[in-house]
Amino acid sequence: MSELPPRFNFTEVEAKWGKTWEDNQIFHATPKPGKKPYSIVIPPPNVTGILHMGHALNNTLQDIMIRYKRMNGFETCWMAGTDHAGIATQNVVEKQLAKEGKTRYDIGRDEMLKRLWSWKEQYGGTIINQLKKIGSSCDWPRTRFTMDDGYSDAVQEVFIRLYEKDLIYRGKRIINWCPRCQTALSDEEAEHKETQGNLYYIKYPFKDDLNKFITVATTRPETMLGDVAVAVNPNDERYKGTLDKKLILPILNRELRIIKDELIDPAFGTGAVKVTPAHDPNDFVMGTRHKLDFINIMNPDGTLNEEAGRFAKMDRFKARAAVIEELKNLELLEKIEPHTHAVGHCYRCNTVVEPYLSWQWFVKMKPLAEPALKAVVDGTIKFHPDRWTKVYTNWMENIQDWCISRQIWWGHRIPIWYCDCPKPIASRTAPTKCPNCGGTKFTQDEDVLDTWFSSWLWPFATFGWPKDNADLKFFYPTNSLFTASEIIFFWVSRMVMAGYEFMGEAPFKDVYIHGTVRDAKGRKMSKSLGNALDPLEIINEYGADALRFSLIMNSGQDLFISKEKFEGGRNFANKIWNASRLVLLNTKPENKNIPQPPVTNDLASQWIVSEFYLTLAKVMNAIDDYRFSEAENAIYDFFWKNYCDWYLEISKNKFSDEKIQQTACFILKESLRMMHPFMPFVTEELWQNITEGEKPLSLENWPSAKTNIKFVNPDAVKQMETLINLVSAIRNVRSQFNIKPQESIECHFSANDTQSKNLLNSNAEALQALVKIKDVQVHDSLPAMKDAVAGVVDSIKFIVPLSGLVDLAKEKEKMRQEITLAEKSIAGISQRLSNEAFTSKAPAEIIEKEQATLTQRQQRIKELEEVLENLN
RNA sequence: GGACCCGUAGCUCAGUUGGUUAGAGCGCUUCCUUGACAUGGAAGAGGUCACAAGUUCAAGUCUUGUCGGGUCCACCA
Repeated sequence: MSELPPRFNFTEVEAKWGKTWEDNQIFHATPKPGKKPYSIVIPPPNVTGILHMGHALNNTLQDIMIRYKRMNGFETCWMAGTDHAGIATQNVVEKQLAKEGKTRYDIGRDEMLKRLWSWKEQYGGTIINQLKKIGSSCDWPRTRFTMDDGYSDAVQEVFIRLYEKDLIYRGKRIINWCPRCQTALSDEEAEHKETQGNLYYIKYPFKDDLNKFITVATTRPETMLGDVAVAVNPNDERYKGTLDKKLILPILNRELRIIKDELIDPAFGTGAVKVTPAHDPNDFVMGTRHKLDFINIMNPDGTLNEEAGRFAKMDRFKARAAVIEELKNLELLEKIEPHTHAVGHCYRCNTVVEPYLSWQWFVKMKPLAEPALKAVVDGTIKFHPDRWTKVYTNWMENIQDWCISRQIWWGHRIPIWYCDCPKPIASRTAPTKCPNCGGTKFTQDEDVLDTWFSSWLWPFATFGWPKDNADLKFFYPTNSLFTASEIIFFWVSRMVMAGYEFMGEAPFKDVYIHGTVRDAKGRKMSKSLGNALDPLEIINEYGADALRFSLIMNSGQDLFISKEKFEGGRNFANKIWNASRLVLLNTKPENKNIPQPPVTNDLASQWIVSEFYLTLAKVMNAIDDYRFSEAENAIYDFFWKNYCDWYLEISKNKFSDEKIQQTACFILKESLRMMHPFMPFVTEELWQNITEGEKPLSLENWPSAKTNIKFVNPDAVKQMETLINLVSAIRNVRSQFNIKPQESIECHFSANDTQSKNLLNSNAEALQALVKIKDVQVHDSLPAMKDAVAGVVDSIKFIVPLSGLVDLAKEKEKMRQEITLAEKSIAGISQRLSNEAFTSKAPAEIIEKEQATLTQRQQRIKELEEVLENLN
């Protein structure tokens, strides 16, 4: 019946199945009593996101797992959704506004929010649609957004609960400030990058003697305008006796104290440090400790304010140059040294962040971290690969309070209300009357919450928490989390904390951390570098199955990807397609859907069935252990090498045998099941062609390794191996002597044992077909020949007469070389076996193995020598 | 300054608890368009497992050090 074209038309097939699966909602999961749940939450991509290779890899991995579990009978829920990405989204819409020459302040908060929502409605589905293209079998009807009504309730609830537990507080502290986004950032959101800067040495004159100085070193000279002191280490001899003196701050001529503080490292710079309590975290600590003034010299946009005197309104970097210029004029700049140091950059816009003193909201993390740390230490939650455990625990052990307030508008507004009294009110709705002062006029806090303050609730808020409901009960906790190492701190660790705090248990059991996708040169793929491969382009050119397959095939630690790598996946998909064509063309309808492998004497059939189940077991072990590329390799080898190159090659001439039809089709179908999680589209299409559409393969069962292990026939595996080696050996002869493929050759065999003889006789047809020999002549001993090449495979000898072609001496020499090699090996083994230390210490099975090898080698030499005698 | 990872064939990587003569894909060489597939088939070349020392009967695999590459964390101004 099959009219399959010779090329797998992935574009058509993917469109068809993508739509069919979705229209029928076949991946939608609901609580089902008696069924085991298996759930995964997607790392919600930014709503502003465009699919990149990292997403493609991340989603492929999750999809393999979820399809595998689905086929294994679990009620699988893969939660999909997007993250409102506060700063990123606001930036996008602000850019639109800028085109109209406006800022968000021009249009006001309400109007800005309207614009943000309409942007979201219009473009927010982009990434979700792209995820569908790669075949992600998410529970799409459940798709969530972190600013959905229900989800927002969860965020508010969490804030209020933590506030009431005193785990959220407001404080005036130094935080990371992005002058471009004009908001506070958490420590994690400030990316430290090695930056080439300078260390400026500035002379601060003594008040009582303006010709004497203390020299301080700084990387940010403009901050001197906010200096209130100079600090030295209490044990630093150089500055003994200066402590009761005063210094004069150059330019502004402010009087400065000299303080001593343990924080100062005498070995760095000059050992004297300018103290700017409002613009440096260390200085802030000292400022508090020594009761210094906190002089803020900067506006939120990074320009200097009136505290900076005549530098006011100047951008911070221009001010830096101007201050240096001025100091030069005053002859107070001692020197400038090049200095590399780590400078914080905004993770959204890459602007250099400023340590900035301001009122912000913080979460006390230590109490939350405790159970989250314990869970990983005691193995309740496992990282794969294991080495990430340490990264996680190290962060947890040194956890700092989390700055959660953002001075932007897109996000969950902080549910805090202020009246006239000092204690604000945390409330789910606008309060009407203050319980303390009786006030009735309230204003809500202007800030919104960090986006991660909503993402950390993802594993349970998506299922409807805080409402108690059946979905949550059934699907929480989820099973595994698949993500990149970059967001271990942002997301993974915080989800664990939230899980314990609000659900009382871990949100997942396994955390699989996959590699970073890099280009062929090892650079991270990024838009700005221009080295990014677009997954959608790859899908168009090679197909989604190819994209998936090649990504997994290439995933070791990090992935080094270039476009050509996807050819491998495409070729494999095409191979599956064409093997199926061959089988379908030759299989009668009644032989297509038999439930188990037929009983047959055909060696190759017994062998391929055995190999299938051995592969299946290997694949399952690998998936269960998150070793996806290993699973895929096993599949690839089995299908291409064993099934196509050997089984189908042997069987294609024997399709008149119904048992061959049945076996070939049976193994094809079982392979399609096994391959489906990896390459869902091509397998689904072929499955439908074979079964004629009873049920989508996506909902079929995965073949059972356990109940089918009985079909593995070790003897057949061994015999087939001999046959394969024999064929290869004879082909080698053909190739060496340049015998044309069309030309049949003469070949004689001999064997001492009946099993080998049987093997030859019963597979004569296969031998003839695979190596083009005239007929299979089996003798008791090999006929002696002059012009011939001979060889031994296991216990089968063969000789190919090749009149006029053979250099006998050379042939003999080759065989002697092999004998020498075997002799060397024997010598090594004998030495080991006669070594008392070895025989007494090595385990019995190793000794047995060595002995077996020894006998095998001896046998081989004997046989090679025998064959050598035939060549004369 | 701390922590982690990597160094195996020309390239990208496997190599599970130490155990024969170390594997795959791509690339390369030679041959082959016989109706599943040239996005294919067959045969082949190519590695003193970065280096050094140590542990062991036995090291690509374990330990230490050196060199080279990468990543993360950290308030040295």
